[in-house]
Amino acid sequence: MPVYRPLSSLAPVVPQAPLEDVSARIRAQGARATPARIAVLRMLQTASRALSHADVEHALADSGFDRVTLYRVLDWLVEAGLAHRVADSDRVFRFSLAASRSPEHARHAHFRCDDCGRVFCLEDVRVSTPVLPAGFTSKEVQVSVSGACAECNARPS
Amino acid sequence: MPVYRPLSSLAPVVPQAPLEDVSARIRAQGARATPARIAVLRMLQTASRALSHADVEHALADSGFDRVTLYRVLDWLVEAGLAHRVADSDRVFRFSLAASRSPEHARHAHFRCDDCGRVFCLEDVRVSTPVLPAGFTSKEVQVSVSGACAECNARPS
DNA sequence: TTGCATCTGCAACTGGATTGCGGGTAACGG
DNA sequence: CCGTTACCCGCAATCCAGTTGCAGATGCAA
Repeated sequence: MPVYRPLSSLAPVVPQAPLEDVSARIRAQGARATPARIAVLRMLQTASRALSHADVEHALADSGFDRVTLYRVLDWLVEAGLAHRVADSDRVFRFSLAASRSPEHARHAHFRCDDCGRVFCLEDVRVSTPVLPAGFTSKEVQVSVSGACAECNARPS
Repeated sequence: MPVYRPLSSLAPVVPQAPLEDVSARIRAQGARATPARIAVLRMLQTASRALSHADVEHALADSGFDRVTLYRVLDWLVEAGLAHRVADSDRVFRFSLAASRSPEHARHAHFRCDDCGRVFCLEDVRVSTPVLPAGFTSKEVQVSVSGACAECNARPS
């Protein structure tokens, strides 16, 4: 079981979707546009990689949201279909924004760096559903690639 | 977060590889052929699906192996290249026998039933490595399909 | 048979995630 | 603009798969 280097801090979130749009999107799900939901959703929108609860908690530490609140917001996002959740190989859930209009059968691909532990979303990946045994029906196909990211490959160590 | 029906008990393990073969395979890795390793390896050899630690613990309850011993045996199997470990979407590790002579880049596919929570190994799946960003290198590609298994599709409920 | 490196059992611990509940607040109707 | 209320949040306790430290047992090679 490898021990990962600490995650590099997230880049400061500079350009964000207008607050009204985010709030409206939340209300469109029949839910309240609370500060926690708005903050987490905006963060996911600008993230270039799948974020763990710890990532979110750390990045929003100044906002004073409770740990549990963030768990619930992330759960809600998944339930509302706004985000995907994948259990990473380190037994940690990671969250990434769902495609705005995802097809019925969601396809998703992630890359995990064995060295730094970061998880990147792979866009543009065509995944074909494998042939299943008789009677089996598929709902979702997830592809996860592990290896070394560019940054870690470049690092001398 | 779905709640899964209890796992149906594993079918009684009837036909097994000869004990000598299993022991020899363990010693071939430069390790001791202990009762726990033999029992777990035989169990994986006859399993038609990926097993969790709980599955193994339950099935071998009569043998009196310690919980921790089973964890360590499973870890050792993975380290020795005799088994694969995947973190399931319920944050539980599942183990399946590795192909006898796996290529350098291991490819593996699993099917997870959203209803009963069981995980099946999909053989005969050709997985192509997705195109990665510049500088990224891949080591392993995992494909996991979720949906409903034949048994749960057949069940009226 | 013996030496000893390796393996096991026990108990305590870790950390991500979940739950229960009392108090707070967003959003609707007026 | 204000009251009502269903939904949401903070807090603290809890859960549970997995891990660690250590003393004692054991496979196995000499």
